[in-house]
Amino acid sequence: MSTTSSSQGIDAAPLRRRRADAERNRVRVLDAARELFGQRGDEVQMDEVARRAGVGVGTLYRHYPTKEALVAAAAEQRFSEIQAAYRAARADVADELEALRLLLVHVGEAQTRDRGFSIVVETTLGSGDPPGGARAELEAELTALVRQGQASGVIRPDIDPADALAVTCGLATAIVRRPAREWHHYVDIIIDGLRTH
Amino acid sequence: MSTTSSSQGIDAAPLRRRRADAERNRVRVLDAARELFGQRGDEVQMDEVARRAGVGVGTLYRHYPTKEALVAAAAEQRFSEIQAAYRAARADVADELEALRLLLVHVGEAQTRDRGFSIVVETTLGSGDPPGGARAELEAELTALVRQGQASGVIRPDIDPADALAVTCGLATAIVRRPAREWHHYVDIIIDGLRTH
DNA sequence: TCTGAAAGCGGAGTCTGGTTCCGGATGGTA
DNA sequence: TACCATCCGGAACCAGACTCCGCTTTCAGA
Repeated sequence: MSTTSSSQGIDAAPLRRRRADAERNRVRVLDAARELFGQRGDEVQMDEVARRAGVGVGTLYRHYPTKEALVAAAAEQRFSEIQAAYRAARADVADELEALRLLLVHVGEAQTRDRGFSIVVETTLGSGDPPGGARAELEAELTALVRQGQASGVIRPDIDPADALAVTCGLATAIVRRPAREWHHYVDIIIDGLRTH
Repeated sequence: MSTTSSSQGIDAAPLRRRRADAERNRVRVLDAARELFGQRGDEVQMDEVARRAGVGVGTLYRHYPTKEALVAAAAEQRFSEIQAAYRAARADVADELEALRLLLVHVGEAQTRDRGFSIVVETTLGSGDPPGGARAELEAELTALVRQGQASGVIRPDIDPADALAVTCGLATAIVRRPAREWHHYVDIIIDGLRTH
């Protein structure tokens, strides 16, 4: 888990190469943001991130236009991690519904570990995000899974893949709101609710 | 639906009777809050509520210590309305699971109608609220329903009533995040997920 | 009815935290 | 080495929740 954060994904076309010090700072900021937002979520202030990264607030804002954008960028990595873990385990799984469970469990685990990630899932999953990022990829994966599951008959036909996405946002809220509970139960409820009977 | 808001429920023991003008202002504030938070949720500012109520901000804060408290107080009424509607219809329903569906549908409807109510459900349902209010009563109702449903065998035994509460918070998020979608599907998914198979 | 003081009021001012701005420093190229 | 576009730091700005206090109103009791 190197902190490369190369100019892929979220970043638009880097028409002009960034100066070396700017790139160095961007990575520092992102690392600080990952650590702090991951631990304490939205309560962390921008000044603190800047201090931890060893830069001024201005530098934060040059790279990320708003706090929300920084939180999102810090969480982006989790989406790739989830996708990787999911792909590695998918072959061992019986059908699309179990694959979906696997995906939700990975999402849930990331949520208990990373509070910034929780915020992103809870507030922005599925709401017109830019294509190309790991987040959009994961959403596409989930959508495809629901469609395939419906085609093969294990997932109820009367829902839209977007419904599954919305329910995943809901899962996020449930986990965040009541972290002490056995959140695997929430996943069980959702998966059984999506099953054809 | 008069705006009585008598000194029941949330208010602690009113040791000393409130002055008449104070009570009048409290009701005005609550009415303004209901209207504005209901329409536009959290984006409404305290100054605007005060203006609409025809009082100063200081008066708002004398009656409700924080914005959050005012939003919650404004939403409280919805909980009683839901409870009333639910009780009126409950007799016509087959079993505890269908009763639960009824409850969730009422909650969902209130959410599409009242953005302040959504916020309250989403953020604070089940998180150690003070007993005595309509909200706590509704939670108790839901808890009892799950227990009874488990006893009679229609609701899966491996969950805790608090899980149902958490999932209801999740429902709130799903509805708020994607209001355009047919949110009855979310309820279907949850209800089928809670069923014994 | 009158009166004193407790209760309540308004809204300017405080405080917090996100965001902007700009004078000075730096990296990279000619 | 010099030039300048790019970048930097952090003080200043601003929005919006919340506080404070001098003035006003209510309402027992006389």
